[in-house]
Amino acid sequence: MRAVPKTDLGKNPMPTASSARQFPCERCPLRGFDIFRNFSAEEVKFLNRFKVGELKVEAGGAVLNEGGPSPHFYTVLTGWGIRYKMLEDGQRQILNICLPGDLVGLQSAVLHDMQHSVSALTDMLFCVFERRRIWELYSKQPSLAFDVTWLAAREEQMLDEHLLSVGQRGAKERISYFLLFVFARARDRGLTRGNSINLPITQQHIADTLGLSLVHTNRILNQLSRRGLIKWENRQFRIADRPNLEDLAGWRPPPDRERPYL
Amino acid sequence: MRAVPKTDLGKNPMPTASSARQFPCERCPLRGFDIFRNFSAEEVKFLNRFKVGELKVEAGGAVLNEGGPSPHFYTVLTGWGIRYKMLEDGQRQILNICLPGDLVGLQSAVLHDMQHSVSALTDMLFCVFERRRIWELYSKQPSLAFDVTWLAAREEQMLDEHLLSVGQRGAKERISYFLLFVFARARDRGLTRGNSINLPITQQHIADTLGLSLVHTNRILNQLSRRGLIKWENRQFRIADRPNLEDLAGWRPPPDRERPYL
DNA sequence: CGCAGGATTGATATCAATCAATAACGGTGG
DNA sequence: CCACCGTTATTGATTGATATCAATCCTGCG
Repeated sequence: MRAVPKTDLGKNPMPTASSARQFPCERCPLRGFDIFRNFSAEEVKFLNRFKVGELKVEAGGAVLNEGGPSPHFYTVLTGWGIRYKMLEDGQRQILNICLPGDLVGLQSAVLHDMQHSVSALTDMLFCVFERRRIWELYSKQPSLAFDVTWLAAREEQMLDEHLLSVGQRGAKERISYFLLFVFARARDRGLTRGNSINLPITQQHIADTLGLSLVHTNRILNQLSRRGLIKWENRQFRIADRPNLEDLAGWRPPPDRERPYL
Repeated sequence: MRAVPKTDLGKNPMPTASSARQFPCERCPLRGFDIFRNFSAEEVKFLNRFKVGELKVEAGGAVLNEGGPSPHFYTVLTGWGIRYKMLEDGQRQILNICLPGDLVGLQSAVLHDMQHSVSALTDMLFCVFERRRIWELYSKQPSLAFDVTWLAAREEQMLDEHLLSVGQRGAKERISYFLLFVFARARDRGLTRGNSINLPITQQHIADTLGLSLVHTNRILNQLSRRGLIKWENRQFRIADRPNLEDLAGWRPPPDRERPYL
């Protein structure tokens, strides 16, 4: 029954889809990273019409709220976010970290109700789509429809891995695993320099992701530091001894090939 | 480093898609349950060609194995199964229970590699599809493509809930929640009688699903029995005091409307 | 300067894992 | 028919990991 810091509770009750469009799809900020697949001219043309705007959310703001339906769903263009669920007593389970290229709010588009929330860790920019038009995508652009399924399947795969971690691994293993996981995802998106990264998450976030208490998380992190496996101060995180960290985590490099996005 | 019983380790290294077709799609055993949506004649016609056969797996047999790709994916027609991942040291995390209507092996169809295994708790019958033909479905039957996404999103939703449970709830709450969850899913498929059900799972399965030890699971179950919330002997399980069990579990009735299947 | 959010540390409590043994049951082979 | 064995369930004793409680400290910032 521990309190979640205010900065993590959404400031925006329900964001309004803004409006100004900085990025036509041809100049999507996601283009140009190796991991993201290229689109055909036709696909880009479709997406340009399918996209209804951009949404900016400031750090700490709410993007989607558990409970209701949402008229929109989004692709993350820039920034970091979290996807989470709350328990009545205030416990929070973070389900995943949201990074550029991730599709959020698909549940609302397909199943009608959001069963989780999304909020921003840093300032974020989203590409906005309309839920009620998702059928257009399925009927007119099967290749993109396939991509949506791909993204859903990949999210499921991450959750599987995550559940394995929380259910079966000890605290050291869980934490090492999670750090490597986040790092790998960030690296794919060009957010790292060598083995270093600017991590916009707190120990509380790690605790809430892994089902550990803040205090215990802190102790384990210090232990990893003292053992020379990682270094983390302020927001600067570094993998100091990758082989041993990977070994401790039981890390299996993800089979991540090229991936789609919307 | 506790051993998983042999009966749960697949006997069939890799099943061969049989063959004889008991059920043309018009007489699919899934039809007729309220929760499953009806298909148009056109959809049924397509599915009849898309389906390449049926697969029978006996209790304890393997359906899909972690690691490789699989040439097929399946819809569960009858029986109970589990979807799980193993750790090197033999720990097993059960990710979900598979019941009629569930689509399994989608990951292999979409992402090329299975990152989890599926095995049968009871004798099972599957409807078999071919991975390499999945594009046909997307290009020719957008409504079914949408259904596939629906199923993936729903699976993700269950995993979210599950992760919340394992990460944040205590053992009593987890177990009560899981029992209610399984019961609700089974009821939708006509597998219950009132508050009773023939449960083909062992305490070990519950333990492996919820990240608890077998011994502890046993104690909690007995505690729930002694408090008069449940009754479970042999395979017969009964919810004896639903209000209090739901209360303990923090149960929120699932928003389950009509759902698709393939 | 003073404050809030975040990190850290020590002491203690508790939940759940582990170790160890036994029991009930069904199947199997001699 | 009985002895044996594996699976599942059960119980007691003990250990261990992690949570909780309570301070303190640090740092960036208004």
